[in-house]
Amino acid sequence: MSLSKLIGGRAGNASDEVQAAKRERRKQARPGELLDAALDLFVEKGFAATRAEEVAARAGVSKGTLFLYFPSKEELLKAVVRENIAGRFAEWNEEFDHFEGSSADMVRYCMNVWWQRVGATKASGITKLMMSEASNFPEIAAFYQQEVIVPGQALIRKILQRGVDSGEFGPLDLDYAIFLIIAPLIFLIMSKHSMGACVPVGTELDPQRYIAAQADAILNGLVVRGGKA
Amino acid sequence: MSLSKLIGGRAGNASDEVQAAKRERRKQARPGELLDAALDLFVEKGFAATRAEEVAARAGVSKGTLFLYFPSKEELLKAVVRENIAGRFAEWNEEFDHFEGSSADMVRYCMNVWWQRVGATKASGITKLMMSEASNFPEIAAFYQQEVIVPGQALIRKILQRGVDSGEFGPLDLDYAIFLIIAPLIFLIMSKHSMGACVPVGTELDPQRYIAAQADAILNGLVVRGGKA
Amino acid sequence: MSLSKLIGGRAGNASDEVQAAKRERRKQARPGELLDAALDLFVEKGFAATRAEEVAARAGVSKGTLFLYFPSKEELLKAVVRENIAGRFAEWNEEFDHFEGSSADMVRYCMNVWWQRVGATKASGITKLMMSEASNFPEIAAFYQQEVIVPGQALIRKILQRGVDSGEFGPLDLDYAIFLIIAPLIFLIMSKHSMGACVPVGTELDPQRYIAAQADAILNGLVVRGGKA
Amino acid sequence: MSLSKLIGGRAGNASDEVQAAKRERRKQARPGELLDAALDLFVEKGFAATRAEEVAARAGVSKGTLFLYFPSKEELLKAVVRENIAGRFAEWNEEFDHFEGSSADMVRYCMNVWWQRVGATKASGITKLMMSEASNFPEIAAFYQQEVIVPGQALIRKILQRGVDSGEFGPLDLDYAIFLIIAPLIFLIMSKHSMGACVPVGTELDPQRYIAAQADAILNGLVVRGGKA
DNA sequence: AATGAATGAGGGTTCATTCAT
DNA sequence: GATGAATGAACCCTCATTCAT
Repeated sequence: MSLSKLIGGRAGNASDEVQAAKRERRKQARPGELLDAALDLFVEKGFAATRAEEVAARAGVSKGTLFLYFPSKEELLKAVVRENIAGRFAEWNEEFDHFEGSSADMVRYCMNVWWQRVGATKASGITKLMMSEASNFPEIAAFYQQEVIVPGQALIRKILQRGVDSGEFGPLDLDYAIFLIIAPLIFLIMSKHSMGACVPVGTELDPQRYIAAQADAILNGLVVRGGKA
Repeated sequence: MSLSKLIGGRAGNASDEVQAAKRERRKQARPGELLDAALDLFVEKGFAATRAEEVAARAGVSKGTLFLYFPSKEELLKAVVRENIAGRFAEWNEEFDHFEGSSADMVRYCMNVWWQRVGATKASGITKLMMSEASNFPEIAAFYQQEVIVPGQALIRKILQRGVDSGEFGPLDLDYAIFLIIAPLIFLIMSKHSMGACVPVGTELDPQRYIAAQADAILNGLVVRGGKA
Repeated sequence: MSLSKLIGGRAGNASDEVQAAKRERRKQARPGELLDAALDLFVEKGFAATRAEEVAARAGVSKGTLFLYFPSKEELLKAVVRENIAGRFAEWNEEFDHFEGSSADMVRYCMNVWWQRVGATKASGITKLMMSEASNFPEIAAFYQQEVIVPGQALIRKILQRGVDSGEFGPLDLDYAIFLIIAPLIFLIMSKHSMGACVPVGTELDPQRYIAAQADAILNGLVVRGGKA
Repeated sequence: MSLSKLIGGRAGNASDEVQAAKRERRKQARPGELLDAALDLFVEKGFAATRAEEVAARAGVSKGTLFLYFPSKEELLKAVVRENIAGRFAEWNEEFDHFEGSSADMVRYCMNVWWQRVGATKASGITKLMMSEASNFPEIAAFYQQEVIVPGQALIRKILQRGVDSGEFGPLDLDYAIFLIIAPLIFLIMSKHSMGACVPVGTELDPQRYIAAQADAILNGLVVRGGKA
C-alpha cells in the first residue's frame, strides 16, 4: 500500500481509505477464495476434468484473475495441497503427549478429533484428491507423503505404543496395527467424497456413529469375551 | 498386423481357414485387450487424463480401431466397469451359505478370499476408478452401487449376522459393523493403486500380513481381555 | 513515485510550488519517456512481441499510465514513429545548398553527418522498426514513406546531381544511383539493430571505418585506374 | 506403407494403390506446403503477429494438422529457417574457384547469381525474417549467423582477395570491403519485403537494373577518371 | 494524475472423433 | 476390419484495455 494512504495527504479522505482498505482486504482474500473453489472442484471432478474457468467462476472472478494469483493450473493444485496441509501434527503431538486417560479413550479421542478437525472440513478433500491424482503429480504426492502420511502414521504409532507399554493393549505388530485407526478414517473420507455422493439421501454414513462403531470393535473386538472360553 | 495375413495366397485352402480362425479369435479378443488397457490407464492416470490413443497403443492397435469397438471414450469407461464387476456374489453367497466353521474363521476367510479373487487382480482397479470418477459419471456410479456395493454389503452383513445369531459375536450395529470388514479392504486397494505407488520400495504393505492384522484386531480387539474381569 | 510528493503538507507553500513545477515537468516528460521506452522495445523485440506493460515498466510508470497518454498500443507506435522522424530535411537541404567543396567530399560529409545525427542515435531504430513492421501498418508506412523516404531520396539525388552537373561524377542513372548512398547506411542500421546483436563481441562493425570504406569505393571504385589505359 | 499394398493381396487393386500413393504423396508434401505458407506469413507479418491458424489455412489444412507436423509454432519457425538455408555455399565456392574471367566480371556475376538463386526466391524472406526476429530467437539467429552469414562473407572475401591478388583491384580493407557487395544485396531484399510493398506500383526497384547500377559504381566509382589526375 | 486489480477476447495447443484409403 | 491423417471444439494461458480507488 502506498505511503500516502498511511500518512494522509491532500487527496486522502476517510471514505477513500475505507474503500482502499476494502479493496485491499478483497485482494488479500482472493487467493484463499480461489484455493477454496479449486479444492472443491478438484475433489469433485478431478484435476484434469476441472476447467480453470470453472474455478474462477466459483470464486466469483474471471478467468484471467485466476492467473493473476497462480501462474498455472498445476501451480494452483500445488497451492491447494500446500494450503490445506497446515502441519498440525506438532500441535497434536503436544496434545497427545499430555493426554491423561486410558489408551482406549485416547484412540477414541484421536479418531473423533481427527474427524472434527480434518474429516469434516474441506481439508478432507485433499485426501480424496491425492488418492485420485497421486500418480499424475508424483512431486506433489511425495510432498503429501512426507508432510501428512509419515507424521500421521508416527502419531498413531505413538498412541498405540503407549497402550502397549502400559499393558492396556496386547502385543501388536505396530507397522500394521496403525492401519486399524487409519483405514476406517480414510474410508470415511472416500465415502463422503466419492460413492457417498451417489447414495440415496438418508442412507449416508453418520460419521459419529460410524467412528464409534469402528472404535468399539477395534478396541474390544467382535468376538464375545470370557464365558465359554 | 501379422505378416501371414498380409501374404496369404489368393485361393481358399487349409491355411486360409486356420488364418481366418486365428483372425476371428483375435477379433473377439480385441475388445478385451482394449478393456484391459483402458482399465490400467484409467486407474493409473484417471479417466480425463488418459488419452484414447494411449489406450489403443497399449492394446497394440491404432486409434481408429478403438472407436471401431467403442463409440466413445465414455462408452469405453462404461464397458470397462461393466466388464470388471462380473457379479460373483451369487457364487460367493452359495459358498458362504455352506461355510462350516466359526464366524471368526468366516470373516478371516472372507477377507482372504476377497483379496485373492478381487484385491490382487486387475478388477481391484475398478474400485479405485469408481472412487475417483464416481461424481463425474453418476450413471456409472449408480450401476456400480447397485451391482457391487449393495450385494457386497449384503454379503458381509449376512456373515456378521450369522456370528451374532450364533452368539459368537456380541450384539452389533450391523449397518455400521459391515464397514469393519469393508473399510480395511478398500483401504488396501487404495493404497495399492494410489499413494502406494509413491511409497519407497520395500515399504509397501504386505497384503497377507495386513489382512491378518486387521482381522485379528477386528475380531479380538486391541484391549487385553480377561484378568480383571 | 517520489516520497516528497506523497508527504507534501496541506497548506500551499514554497515547497509546494517547487513540487508542482517538478510534477508539471514530469508530466510533460512522461510521454517522452514512454516513447523512448517504446522505441527501444519495439526495435528490439518487434511490435507484436512487446507487451504494453514492459514499455510502461521501462518508462518507470504503471501499465495504466501508459493508456492515459496513448489510447492504444497501436497509437503508441504511431506516436513513436511520428516523434522520431522530426523532418530535419529542410535544415539539411539548407546546409547542403551552401556546401562548398567537391561533390565527393559532399557525399562523404553527407554519410558521416547522417551517421552522427541519425544512425548513431535512437532515431535509427525507426528505420529498423519500419522495415520490420511496414506491412502490418501500411498507414504508418505510407506516412514514413512520405516524410522520410521521399525527402531523403530527394536530398541524395540533389547531391549526386550536383556532382554530375559539375562534371565531377560521370553520367548516372540517378534513380538507382541514390541507393549507392542509401543502401550502405540502411545496412549499417540493420546490422546494429538486428543480427549485429548476435555477433561475437569485438566483431561488430566500426561505423566510422565502415562509412569511410563504403564512401571510398563508391566514389573511386574497386578497380585500379589508369596504368594500362 | 503396409506390405500388403506392395505384394498385392486379395483386397488390393490398382485403384487402391493409386489412391494410397496419392495420399502418401500428399502426406509427404504437407510439411513443405506448411513451411512455404509459414515463410510467406512470417515474412509478411512477423512471427508474433502471424497466427498458427493462418499458416494452416494458407497451406489448405486445419489448425490441428499444423501441429501434427510441427510440435509448436516456434519449432515451425526453426524448420522454416533450416529448410530455406540449403547450404549452397559449397557449390558456389566450387563454382567461383573455377571462374575464368576478370574479378570485376566475377563480382557482377556473383551479384546476379545471388539474385537469381536467392534474392528472387522465397528464400530471400529468411533474411527479412532474421532481421526482424533475431533478437527474439537468439538460438535461431546464431544458427543463421553460422550457416549463412559466416560462409557468405567468406565467399565474398575470396572473390575480392582474388582481385587484389591479381592486381585488378587496389589494396582493400577486406573486413569492410565485403559489405560493398553485401549491403546493396541485403538492401534490395529489405526493399522487396518491407517498404517496397508500400511503394506505389511502377516505382518498385527493378532488380537487374539496380544490381547493374550498384556493380558499376562499386567497381568503377562515381568519380570520373583520368584527365585531371 | 496514477495505480494495478480485473476483465475477456484471442491465440497456441491438445485430443476425441471421423473418414478416406 | 484396420489404419492414421485430418478435423475442430475445447482448454490453458496471455495481454491489451478498463476502471474503481
